[in-house]
Amino acid sequence: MTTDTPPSSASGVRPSESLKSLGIEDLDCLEDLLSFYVRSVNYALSVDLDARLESLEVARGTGKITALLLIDSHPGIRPSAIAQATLRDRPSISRIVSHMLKNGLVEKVESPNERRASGLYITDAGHELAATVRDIVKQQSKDFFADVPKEDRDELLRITKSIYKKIIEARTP
Amino acid sequence: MTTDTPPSSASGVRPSESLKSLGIEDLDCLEDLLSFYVRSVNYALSVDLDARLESLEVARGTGKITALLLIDSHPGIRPSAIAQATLRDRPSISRIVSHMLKNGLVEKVESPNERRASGLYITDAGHELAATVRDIVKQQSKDFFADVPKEDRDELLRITKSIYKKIIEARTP
DNA sequence: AAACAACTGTTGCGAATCGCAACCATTGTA
DNA sequence: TACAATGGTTGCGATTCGCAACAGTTGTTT
Repeated sequence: MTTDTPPSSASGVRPSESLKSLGIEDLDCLEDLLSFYVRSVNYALSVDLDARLESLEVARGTGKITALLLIDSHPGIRPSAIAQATLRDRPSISRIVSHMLKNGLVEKVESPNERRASGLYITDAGHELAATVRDIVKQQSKDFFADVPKEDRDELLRITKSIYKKIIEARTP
Repeated sequence: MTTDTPPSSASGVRPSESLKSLGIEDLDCLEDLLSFYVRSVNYALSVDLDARLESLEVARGTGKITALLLIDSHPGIRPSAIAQATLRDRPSISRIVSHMLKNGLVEKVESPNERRASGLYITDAGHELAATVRDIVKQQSKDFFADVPKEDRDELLRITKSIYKKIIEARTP
């Protein structure tokens, strides 16, 4: 199962020097594990992003940023729409929105037509924060992927976006 | 900020019909948010994978699967090496390994040379589980990305793997 | 030899996330 | 009027994760 010849793995790809120093000669056992790499990159990306947003009231949240930006660019959007866009359930978004309401980032307005639903609107403070977050995120993308060729970055964006849209479509019959 | 012409967005890509039905005409506000798409894909991927592993003692864990496969293919590997490969800290792996020990999936052997470190070895049950997990993961990759062109899948694997290796190298100076 | 730093693994603690189930209010329909 | 469907909220439980702290081991420095 394990290649016993350290210098070069069976796949012909030089194993990372750092991993070798860990006693891990190759990652052949994970070679097919696309999910492993996606998860790892996602993890590192999230940690890095959280660090940059640390004191900004939207840190540590996968959904908080998306909610903020969506409300900012889609005045009157409803919580359930955000839930579907972020692939989360309504309670999760409800808590995020509550948090934002408490911090004065958004406002909730119920329309006379649909009194069960609530339209969300950004406040000045929220709009300002959204702009800041947008800048940080763009900068992070630049920094984090600094060593990744631009074509690869574009490819990654294109592919993940297309997968995301497929997921959304599969979820809304 | 928001394009008001539904049929086609400024980017030339048709907005998803499903998102439109949510009142989200476009995702321009997220266009640069590579992290958003990576996170979303990661999330959907993890949920789907967890569902397939539900009753297999390695479910719900990002690190469990990797730990199992690494121990299976690298006899004698140490917990700290797994920690570095999975980008997690030692306590996290310690708990995962404890869980595996309790379930008889691995064994811990301390070498006479390095009595502070512990070498991990797979058991028969663990080896069997590893084989099962490998099959499931491969199948999942096939199913989950069924609608994604093969070139894109290969590209995604290549790019995320290269990013992963860069991260590892940056972490071990 | 003794003191010290570096490393490994473990446990405690606390924070945060997330999904499911259940609940109330509203809307539209039978 | 009764009933299903939808939207939002709260409670509960399970899980994950990181940091701090600790004990044991190894090697180096003094």
